[in-house]
Amino acid sequence: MDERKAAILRAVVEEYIETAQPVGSQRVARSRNLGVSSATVRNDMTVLEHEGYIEQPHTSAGRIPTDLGYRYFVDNFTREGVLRIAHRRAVAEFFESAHRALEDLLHETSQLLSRVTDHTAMVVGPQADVARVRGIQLVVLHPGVVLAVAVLSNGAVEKHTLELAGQPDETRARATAAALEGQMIGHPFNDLPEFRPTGDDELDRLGQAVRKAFGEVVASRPSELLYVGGTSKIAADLESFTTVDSAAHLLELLEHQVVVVSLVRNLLDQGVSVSIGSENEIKELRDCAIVLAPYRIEGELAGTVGVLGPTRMDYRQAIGAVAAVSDQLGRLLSRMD
Amino acid sequence: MDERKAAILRAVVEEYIETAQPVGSQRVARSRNLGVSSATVRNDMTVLEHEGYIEQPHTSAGRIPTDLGYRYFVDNFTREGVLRIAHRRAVAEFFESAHRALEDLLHETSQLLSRVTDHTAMVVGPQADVARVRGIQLVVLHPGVVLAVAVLSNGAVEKHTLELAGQPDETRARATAAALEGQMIGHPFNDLPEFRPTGDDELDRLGQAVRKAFGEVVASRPSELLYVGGTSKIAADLESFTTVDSAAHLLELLEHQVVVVSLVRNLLDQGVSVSIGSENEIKELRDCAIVLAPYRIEGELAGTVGVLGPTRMDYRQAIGAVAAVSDQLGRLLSRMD
DNA sequence: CATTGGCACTCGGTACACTCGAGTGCTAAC
DNA sequence: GTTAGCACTCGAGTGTACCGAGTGCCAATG
Repeated sequence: MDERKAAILRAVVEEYIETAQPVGSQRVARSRNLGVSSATVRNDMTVLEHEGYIEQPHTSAGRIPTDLGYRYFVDNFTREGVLRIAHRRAVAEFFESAHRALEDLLHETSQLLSRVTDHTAMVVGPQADVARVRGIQLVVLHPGVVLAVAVLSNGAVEKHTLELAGQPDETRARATAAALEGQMIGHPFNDLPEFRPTGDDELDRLGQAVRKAFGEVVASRPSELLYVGGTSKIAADLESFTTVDSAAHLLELLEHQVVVVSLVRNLLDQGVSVSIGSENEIKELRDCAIVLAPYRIEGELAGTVGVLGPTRMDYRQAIGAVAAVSDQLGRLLSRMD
Repeated sequence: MDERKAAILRAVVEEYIETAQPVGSQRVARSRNLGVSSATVRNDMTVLEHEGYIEQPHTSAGRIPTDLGYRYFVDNFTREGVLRIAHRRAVAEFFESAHRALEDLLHETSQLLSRVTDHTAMVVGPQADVARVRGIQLVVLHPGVVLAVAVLSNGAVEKHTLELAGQPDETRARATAAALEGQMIGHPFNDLPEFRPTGDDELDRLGQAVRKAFGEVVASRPSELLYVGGTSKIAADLESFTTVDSAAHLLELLEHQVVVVSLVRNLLDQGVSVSIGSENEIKELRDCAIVLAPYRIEGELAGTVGVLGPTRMDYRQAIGAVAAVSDQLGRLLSRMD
């Protein structure tokens, strides 16, 4: 790839991102001072088109980037992202004044990221398997109904209601909770040891039931939780989607957490990664680009934050924002942990 | 209001709901057998227009209902809703096999209602003030960081992290929790008594901090939680909105729970209520209709379920679905409570 | 006197012709 | 290799004509 051709490609992408209009050779020749005429630009553009980086929506129109063109742009011209000062400050302030429970924090982080980038944002919570049991409590809600609560090291609380024929009373529940704590505390919640019988039949039955209930919680709940912020931004970007339907399908997709989590999971170990249009396997994302970055808690990969927007998005800003947020979130959670 | 005029109004509303096209006099005269010619229908239509029930989008077009027209239709022709058998069965099955924690249940209920009506659905959770404290636990997560957990009678768990200079140890936390339980158990969570000092200085400080933290939880969190399901349906109904922007604003509105909860709260004591277009004070809802019904737990008003769609929605189906879901949800929660 | 058939009128939607201009590809000259 | 020039393409915008659904009004009707 010629240096001048690269500059032209860059110009096409940047102008198109800014104006949403196909970019012609004149505009490129004038807006950048390449020192060449529009005719030369035209020649290079035909080559770029043959190589698959740009395309014409119609004959006699300007060029727009293809997914491959965006890819080249992202790989070569956005190595480090950018973040407007006002936004950088907003992010810093948010994480300085953050004093919330984990769920609330992640939820609000997704909203922050959405506000800063003007696109939909996603935050995947820390994997539960890092969290260890710190306390267990059994509360008798009604005769025959017991609520089992486990407090985890990351401040999360897991709970499950049990319906039991045996109608255990308050004191027995307390004793069972104590026994469970003795056996479970310090173990990761999603890999609890089996309940070791104590000899007391009724207590053992309750203990085992609770152990089983926790197992069910682990099995039923995806180990990571997804928080999506700023879905309304999809409607605002509507013009960038080919169909109105495609936007509707996208919204639908976001309602089903599972898909998105699986999408986010297979991810490079570090740094910001970008996935553009057809690079996504999921067909609802054909018009979209995703910018993702993992965050680390005390050096360990813990979760992911990301931005979802049209392929025609400001990658520099998005990458900058995602990098900043993932970094700060990791720091904060490391401090809290 | 003439009987025939009412029939014509009804025809206009029903046809318009079905086809989304302005309805002409011929179509009314033919589709219904009123026994009159299109000319007569025309005469009545001009009167209906003067009375404000219908309007012409342009001269020489058919008529479409105004908000007032929908209002008359809802008040007079949809007294009891309707629910397709398949849907009725789906609702029944859902509530029979429901065995989940409260939050999950309400969330899934909103999705159910959205699926059945093909519109966005809202569920407002039971007011927290009914819930009483059943257990309190303090867990030391790290030196200087304590997580206070309160288990409530409705199976909900409230929690708050405390950062304390005093670095209380495990045993002291346990003692404080016991003291708190002694004082708080049985009291409604959002109206806890002040912490009565026990004489032990350090314990009292921790106890008071926890009491204060719980107070903050009550203050910060709206006492009811809102669950919104099927926001993607808004995009599907996009043609019914005047602007694309208006749909975007609507999505944005739904992201801010507070507004919607306040909207849902001031509500008649019982039965399904419908609020149409300009009847809503909130300007984002100018194009929307809302169908709401409260549900009761053991006879007590507890929360609300509702459907949000374009004014051009199938009110009969929506009313039927909302009525069925609110009824069943109330029953289930009464059983669980 | 309510109802109806008839009729002139309105106006959105579609089809068609035309122009304008941005943008292209190609070629010949520098 | 670069550039100026030129013919060509085609989308977008504009003006005209026409069709047809729908209306309002009026005179005729039972």
